[in-house]
Amino acid sequence: MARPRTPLLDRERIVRSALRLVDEAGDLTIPALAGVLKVSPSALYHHVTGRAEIVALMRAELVRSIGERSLWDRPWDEALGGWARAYREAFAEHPGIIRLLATAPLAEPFMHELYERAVGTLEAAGFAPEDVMGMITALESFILGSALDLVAPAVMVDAVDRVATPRLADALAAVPAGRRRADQAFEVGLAALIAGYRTLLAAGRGRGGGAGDPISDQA
Amino acid sequence: MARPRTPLLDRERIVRSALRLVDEAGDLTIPALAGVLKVSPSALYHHVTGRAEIVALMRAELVRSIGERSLWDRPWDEALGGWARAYREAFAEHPGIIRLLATAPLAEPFMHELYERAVGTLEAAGFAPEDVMGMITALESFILGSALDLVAPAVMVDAVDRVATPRLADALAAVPAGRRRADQAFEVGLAALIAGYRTLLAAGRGRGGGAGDPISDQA
DNA sequence: GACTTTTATTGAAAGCCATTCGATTACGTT
DNA sequence: AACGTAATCGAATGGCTTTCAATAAAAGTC
Repeated sequence: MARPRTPLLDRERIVRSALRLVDEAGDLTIPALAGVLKVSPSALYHHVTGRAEIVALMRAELVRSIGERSLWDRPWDEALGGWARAYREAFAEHPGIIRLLATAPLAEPFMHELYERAVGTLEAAGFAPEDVMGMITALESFILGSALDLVAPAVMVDAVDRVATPRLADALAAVPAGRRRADQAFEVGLAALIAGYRTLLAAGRGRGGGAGDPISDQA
Repeated sequence: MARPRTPLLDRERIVRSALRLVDEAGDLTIPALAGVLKVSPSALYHHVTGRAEIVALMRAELVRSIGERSLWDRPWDEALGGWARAYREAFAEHPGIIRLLATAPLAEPFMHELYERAVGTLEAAGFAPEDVMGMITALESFILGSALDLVAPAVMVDAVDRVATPRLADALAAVPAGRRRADQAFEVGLAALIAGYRTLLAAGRGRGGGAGDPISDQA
């Protein structure tokens, strides 16, 4: 009942079980995780500093899997779109994690390698250096928001008052059900964002980039 | 010490204090809230069913303030952009609330009136009815993600390895500090999204809308 | 191979949280 | 004036994270 002949825990087993737990229970608690691992809660603290670190490890695993699926040696718009889809897909595979990460106070060195590649791709494509971080951040905000949307309960069509909000009721009738609803919204937004970036690129090229706001200038 | 001569609590006072507490402490706990209101924690349960409802009330207050600042009788792109800014601005004024809402399991009738106006504006502008909910959802995802970005600690320039990720290091050097960083990313993304929607509109008009993917078709 | 140090576990306990409930007392109505 | 109702409190429950001393096995040392 004290030290086992062969260790029951290590960081990898902890993260794996934590991911599975979050997927199934939609929540991460130390007692539940310990239960899955057939271990007493306090045993975990020998391998991890606490719950926060477990969350951080899960994020690292997520980032790894995003990196694995992203391909950067292709036109910037395809590369960026592929990255965004891989990013969101990784979230979609572990829906429970989204809330966990959205609220975790995110301790540093995080997606640096992925940022590096994104920056390289965008600068090579001709975007103004002072724009690229903003573009990446904006895309990432969209992805994170879309991931949250993925786990948000859809607006129920029949919860909408046909009298007070008739146009909304109509618009909702045209919306697909379930997962496809969120997928469609994501694709619409992603296409729009990238189209907007394309506009930015075209405008920037003609004048050496930087000054003004090429996107709204085209209005 | 039992029933006071004049009531100490009501829903409004509770929400107001909760908002202030979240702004200052960045967190909402019943003991802390009770402390601010100089009341015992259990007293709150006479006016509210629990913490979840307090969060819901805070959200309602937020939605109210967004509606107050949005103007829809103007060109669709201005209206949508104004709405997005008002939305994010409301979050920015109560930064602590963002995490609370991002994770709250969102019980129904929510932004219906605002959706109604957005749908009306977009359909009047000529967007295909089957697209508008996706557009609104995508924009909202972007806004929510940007709100989270607002409270995310910035990537520290000096935490970046100049050797491993040189382009990232350069790109970060061009990024403004503090709040302006998030603001700039938000404006970049918002402008791009709306420009993308504009493209969608132009393409849809020419062919009666619906089929294909006008945004990527222009590539 | 015996002895010591290190390592992986347990169980109990502290401290925080949200929530419930019975007791207390004031208010409002009849 | 009496009764039912309303607003508060205090104590208690059960959940969570985290800490720590005790234990026993493994690993290292001579």
